[in-house]
Amino acid sequence: MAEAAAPEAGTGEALCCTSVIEAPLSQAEAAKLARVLDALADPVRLRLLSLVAAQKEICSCDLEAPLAKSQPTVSHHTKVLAEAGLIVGEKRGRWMWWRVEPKRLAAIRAALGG
Amino acid sequence: MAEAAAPEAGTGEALCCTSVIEAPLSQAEAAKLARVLDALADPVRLRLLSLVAAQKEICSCDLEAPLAKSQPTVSHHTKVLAEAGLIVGEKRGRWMWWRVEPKRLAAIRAALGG
DNA sequence: ATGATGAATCGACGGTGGTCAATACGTGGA
DNA sequence: TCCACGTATTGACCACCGTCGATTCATCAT
Repeated sequence: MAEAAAPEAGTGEALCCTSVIEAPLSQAEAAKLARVLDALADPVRLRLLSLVAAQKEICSCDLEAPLAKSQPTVSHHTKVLAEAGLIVGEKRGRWMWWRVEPKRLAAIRAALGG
Repeated sequence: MAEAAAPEAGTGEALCCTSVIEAPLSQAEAAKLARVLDALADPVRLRLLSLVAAQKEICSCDLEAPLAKSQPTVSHHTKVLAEAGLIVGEKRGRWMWWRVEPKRLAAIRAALGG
């Protein structure tokens, strides 16, 4: 099967009705928000995200060195971020190019009371 | 030893120099941000935080029922959130009262590009 | 003092996540 | 067609986390 790294939900949708500080979250809202935050709550993934954002587009092979991680590990982290809708990838030839999804980050900020 | 639930850093400080989407994060910045996000990346803690925020002040004993968790589990989660600087607690008599630290949430939003 | 109540800690269990070596998959060039 | 290269997946290992029962600690009332 090839479910790959498709984000489970649209990246433009709100993560919860209002925000965490405005009203008690339902279990479903909390679960959804927690999943996205979990993707961010890792130092390697945060640095990966910042590297992608810094160049607007970057190849997977150019992430191994700055992150000091093996190729499988980088692939794992890009997949996690992609499934969370924080980055999107496009395969061109043999290379995988990544870019950030600013709307997703904005949705997280909004859920956090932005 | 009694280090208890004291936040490891001031709750008013920025979590990283600029934001994740502006420049590559250093390992230290990424680690610091990841620690705070990790405190948030749990559905029970997100709901706990929203419950505290909804009432401006709430007793630990009034969290067990809505969260449907045991007293030790609630105590564990409040400690994690407090160490992350997201909530602050004050013991009055036999009861522990919690309130949110809005500045901390704002710092996270800023680190996420707010 | 003694007992009652609320909270924190301890110990243990099961589940999950980060990591890498090895391998499989896809694409493009010779 | 065959090989080289970049990527994705598998399997395994180790560490960490969420949870709860049992216990301990702290505070107040009697």
